[in-house]
Amino acid sequence: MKSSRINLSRSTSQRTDMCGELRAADAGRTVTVCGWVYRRREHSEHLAFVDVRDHTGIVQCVVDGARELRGEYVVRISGTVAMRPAENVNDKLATGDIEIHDCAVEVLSAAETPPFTIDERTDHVDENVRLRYRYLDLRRDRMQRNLRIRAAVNSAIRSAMERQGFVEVETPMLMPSTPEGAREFLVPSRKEPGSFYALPQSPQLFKQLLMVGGFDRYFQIARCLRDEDLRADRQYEFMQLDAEMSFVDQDDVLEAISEAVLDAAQVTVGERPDVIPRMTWHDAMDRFGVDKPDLRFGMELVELTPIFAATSFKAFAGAAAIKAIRHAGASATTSRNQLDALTDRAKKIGAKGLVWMRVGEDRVLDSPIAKFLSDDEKAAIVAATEAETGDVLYLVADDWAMTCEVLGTLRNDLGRPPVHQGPYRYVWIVDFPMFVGVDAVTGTPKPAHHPFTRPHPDDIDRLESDPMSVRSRAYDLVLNGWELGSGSIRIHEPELQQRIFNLLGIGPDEAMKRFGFFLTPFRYGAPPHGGFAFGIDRLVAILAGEENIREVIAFPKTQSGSDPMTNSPTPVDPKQMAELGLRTIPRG
RNA sequence: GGUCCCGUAGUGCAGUUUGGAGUGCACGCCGCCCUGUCAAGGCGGAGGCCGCGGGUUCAAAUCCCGUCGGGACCGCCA
Repeated sequence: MKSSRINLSRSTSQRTDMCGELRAADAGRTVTVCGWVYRRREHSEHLAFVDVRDHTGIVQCVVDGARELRGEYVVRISGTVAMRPAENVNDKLATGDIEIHDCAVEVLSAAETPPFTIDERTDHVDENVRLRYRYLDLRRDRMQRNLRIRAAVNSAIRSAMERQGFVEVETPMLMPSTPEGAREFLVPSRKEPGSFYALPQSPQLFKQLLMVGGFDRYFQIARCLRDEDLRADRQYEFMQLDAEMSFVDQDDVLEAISEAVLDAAQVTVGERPDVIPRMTWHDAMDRFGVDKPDLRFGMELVELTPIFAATSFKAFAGAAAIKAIRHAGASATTSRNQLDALTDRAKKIGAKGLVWMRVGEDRVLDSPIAKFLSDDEKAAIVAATEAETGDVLYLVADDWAMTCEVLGTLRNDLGRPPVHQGPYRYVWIVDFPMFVGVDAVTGTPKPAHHPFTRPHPDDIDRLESDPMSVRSRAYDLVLNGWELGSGSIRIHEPELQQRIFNLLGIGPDEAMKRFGFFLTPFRYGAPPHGGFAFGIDRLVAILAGEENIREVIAFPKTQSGSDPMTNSPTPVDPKQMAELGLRTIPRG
């Protein structure tokens, strides 16, 4: 991240040097620096130290009288670089060997007292205040650093994609509304009152049409918008690396995207694994209970089902899946109240119950249900979970999906470090199921990804006979338990596409009505293709060591979708509304 | 749509459990002193609708109800 010395043009600025770049080698030079007054240390009428800051750092200026200077004044200071006396060298400062003497100070801009100091060491500021004065917050080290990391990530991604032969194409921000998926932001049409554009949730449709259009390898660092509730990892608008490739299989896509992600990691955190490992969706669920496993810690789900094949304990008898997680050494620190709370949490998710077991001396299991289990069963639990004295075990017996989900949630609750803490553990999750659950109204299967996702070639024959067992060519990229993004190999044959639509209860006529502008092009020769999109904000946040993407976005929205600085959203002039043929109705 | 946490000086907090005068801390700010500091130091000072509205009470920052703002999460995000 260390930038090389910046070239300053004398023709556009009188500035000769950046504050943070002056060194002992510059001693004796007459220099002019520009920046903000960071701190003043006034010793008398005739001696004051003024630290001047620009984005490269700070430099100490020795000034004869600084009474008229205040914090955050913008100044231009000319003087002579001088070595500091040995006893006054400041090791904490990159420029600490030198200072500027004989300073001529010019105030370029006065400043009101800022609501918080720019020095992050002294002021911890509420985020709402930071956002209201974001332009001041941006002066601080954290945002300077994070936005520069972000720029480095964008640059690395763009280079990696171009190096691999991808062509950058911009797709429209104004597009037709497609009611599937996330809620859209709508833009009213002035020329056709009552009609609306939608802002893109993703360039999905257009990028596939670029494949039909023969572009072969497309990418875009694309702004996407979704009108869904905000979170630490979700904003209304966010940036994605969006890519699509023709005449490729899944391996090609995964490798191309891995290049971009790992290059970005290399230039920011200097850590670049050779390859991102893969895990099937089924393995992820079976071992970690989630489809975005955090591989930084163990606590894997342990299979116990066979142990209870002939159990007399009614709650376990006949359960399709019995699994456990082991919370090592937690017995002494886990209160009965906490155990009860975890049981409530399990029930909230949908489990019938949660069984906890404290592992006592000689690995004797202490549990409300211990008396219902045989000695063999108890011994088998200890052996399978590798339980040690002082551990707590949590067991769930339910159908496979519920057992996995509950224990996966508890595993994250109990063991997961904050997302931004290293190491960086990437994993591709592959072989997602084609469908997940059935629509409550129509009874048809619901697509797990989107309806243009290609079924797994080995499963395609079972589409009609056993759709819920069909895997897809969909894949996710996961880093430290955060979903960075997802993609798939697409369906390029109209016939196969209609087979999928039929399963979803969408007949040919309805398909044309809803997706016509997208389906028609595929009749004119669509290449086999697939692609991916991943969230740059999330990647940057993790690489920058942040747990909230607002910290890597220059001007983010709050959780309620507002901007404390600009006060958006705002009502608009009634004339504007009338021109668009709009009027508001009171909320009932 | 839901659950939980927070809101007190410019900023960050304590005070709220158990009601008793806006009670306090740190930083910042203003003034004075100070010729080697570097998150300078010393002395002095200013600064408060305790988010807002209602209620209970002799009395509310404190208890109750509502509301607004911020945050975490669930739902949602094909």
